[in-house]
Amino acid sequence: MNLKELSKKLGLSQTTVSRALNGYPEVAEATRKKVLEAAARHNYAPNARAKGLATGRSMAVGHVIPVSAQHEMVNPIFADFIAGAAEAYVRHGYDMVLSLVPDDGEEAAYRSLAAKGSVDGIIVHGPRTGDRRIGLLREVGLPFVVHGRISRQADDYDWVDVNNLRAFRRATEFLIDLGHRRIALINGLVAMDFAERRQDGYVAGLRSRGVPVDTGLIRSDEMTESYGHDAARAMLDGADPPTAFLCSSVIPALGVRRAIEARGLRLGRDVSVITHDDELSYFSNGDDVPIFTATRSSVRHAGRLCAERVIEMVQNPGLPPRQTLLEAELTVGQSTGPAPKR
Amino acid sequence: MNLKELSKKLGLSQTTVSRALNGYPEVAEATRKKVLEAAARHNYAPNARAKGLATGRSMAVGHVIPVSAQHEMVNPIFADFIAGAAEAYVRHGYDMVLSLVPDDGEEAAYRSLAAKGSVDGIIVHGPRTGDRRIGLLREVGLPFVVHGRISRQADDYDWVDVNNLRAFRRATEFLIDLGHRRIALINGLVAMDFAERRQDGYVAGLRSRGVPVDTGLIRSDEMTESYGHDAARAMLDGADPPTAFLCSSVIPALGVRRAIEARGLRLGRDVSVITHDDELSYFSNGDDVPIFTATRSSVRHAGRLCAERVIEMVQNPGLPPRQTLLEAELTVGQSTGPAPKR
DNA sequence: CACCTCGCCCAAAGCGCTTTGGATGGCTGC
DNA sequence: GCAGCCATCCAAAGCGCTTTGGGCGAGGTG
Repeated sequence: MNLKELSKKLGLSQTTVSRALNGYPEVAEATRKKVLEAAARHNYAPNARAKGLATGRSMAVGHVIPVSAQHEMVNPIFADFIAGAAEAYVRHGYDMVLSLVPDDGEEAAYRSLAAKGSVDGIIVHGPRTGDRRIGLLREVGLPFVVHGRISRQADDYDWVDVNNLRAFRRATEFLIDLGHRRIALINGLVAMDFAERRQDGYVAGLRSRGVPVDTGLIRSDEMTESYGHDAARAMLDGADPPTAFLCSSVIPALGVRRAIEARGLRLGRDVSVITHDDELSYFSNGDDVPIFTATRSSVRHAGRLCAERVIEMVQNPGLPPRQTLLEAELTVGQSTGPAPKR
Repeated sequence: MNLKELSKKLGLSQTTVSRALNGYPEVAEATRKKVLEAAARHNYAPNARAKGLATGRSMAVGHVIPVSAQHEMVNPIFADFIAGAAEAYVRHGYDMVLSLVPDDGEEAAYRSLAAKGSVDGIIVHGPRTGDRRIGLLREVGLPFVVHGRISRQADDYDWVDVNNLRAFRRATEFLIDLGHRRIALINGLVAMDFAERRQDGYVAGLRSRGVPVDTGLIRSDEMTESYGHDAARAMLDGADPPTAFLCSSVIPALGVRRAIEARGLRLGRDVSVITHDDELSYFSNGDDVPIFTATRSSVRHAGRLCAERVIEMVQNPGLPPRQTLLEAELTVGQSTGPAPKR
């Protein structure tokens, strides 16, 4: 069923039917009603490609997820992010198209995405330090918003980010104020911008309280459970082990906890742990009382914000860039306590 | 840059340029070379909407993920599945469009997907027992393949599934052969088809060795870490606790391990655990020697198979349905051992 | 030399929609 | 009674591509 057939069946012109369906005022209410009814009955829906061709809009936004050839992993965070974004898309009638692009083929991927016109806007995932995508995207001229941001670059593009620096600084200071001096940082991949900011926050926290930075207590890697475990175990086995851990995600935090408990230590008493908590649906941090003390910020909410923003941008071209900085809550759970005396 | 401009610049007709780009034989090689060069130089790519309108193909496949209103979670499994699927898509030049649809709006979602013509085929996720989507999809006439399948329905559609029944039966028998008699099943949501099959396998395993089924040892829920923990703890605290656990995913298995270790029991000696392992990239089950004994089957591989199959179907309409049943490997790790004497 | 074939290229129709630029006719106002 | 005015509706152009149905000249054939 297409417009032509539907309008013939109704004895109306394509123009009128199209206008009736799209809510234009120059069609009588009685006619519109008849049209809508007929459309529903024959479950007619305008062909998206044809509509897009005529309007110059594709009603879709692209999510580009970089996957590196070495460790081609898709972060589970992504599942929750798109869940949030999807809410915004369904509300505005947009589709979501996903491209996983190897990080060596990025330039080509973005250019072709723009040239093919299959999306009206883009959400950029996983910005890395020194990421060159901003310039590229501006050049191709598609509206885009970055989830996260890129340090040491002009801030003249749209992004939605958590205040990673402040969150990790506060968490660090919180631990120091509990008497901890040996605090380990179990961070994400250094190449990721958020990881850099978190480390900066961690260092700033130590500095502000006059605690020396020990680079032996800093780890960076893909944030898996086993990474958390292995890193924590190695440190706990070492000389002068940490009494507290600061983790970049709940997933490695689970591993850290495992390493702690495997040594017969008790979480929150012998060793403290603070983790950043993206409120992943499959890794809820306790129901009433949080298990981990955490810097909390919903990645699903960030997804919703990014999607809404990009839709706003395609609908009103030429909007000045806007940055959204989300503050993480520091919620106290059962995983932190005063540093053990010795 | 569009076809018209490009062809004018080349002094050729649109026809010739189009044919050159699409590899048709009736264009001289010298001409084709010139065209390709010019296209690359001006980074021209044919507009996807226009191309789709002309060819009747959208070069995209849709992934429909049901989210229930109650617990609107997106399973991390999904992240790995699409990573696999994406490989197939990029190889064949297809896009991937995602729709998260609330399970009450499914019918409308599928119908509109088909009517709008925004995808050439569909991959169905998360089939549930008694799922009515098969009939619906057949009615709307889009090629589709199901990741998983639907019990008690004619098997005349395409699916890719793991042999859940056999995997869980083998795992159960393996545990029984180690002397375990009290074996708990930490399953996914009962409504999910895979969960039903796994439970059937578990029951069949018990039956085959003459071990009575104790429904008090069976749990079903969304497969989170805390669910695994809470379920295991409750059982371990009960009278006549299990000596072994069979888990539907690595994530709750982590929770089960935590509950075990929290009680001061040792994994693989005091309590055994077997888990199904989808080989999630963020939850690798050990590097050389697996941590958990597991029934292993890569969900990423399943994603690749589903995507390849659906592409095959859109390219050759009218193919007879094909079912792919993947066998899970039973790999022995450090989490299982003989049942403790008492 | 006339005729065909074949390799190469082109003009134009058509995919299903939106939108511009009228046409038509019933009402209003004087 | 008639010009003017809305309220409704319509025909046709156009979005950027593919594809049908030729056209044209060079080389081969008898």
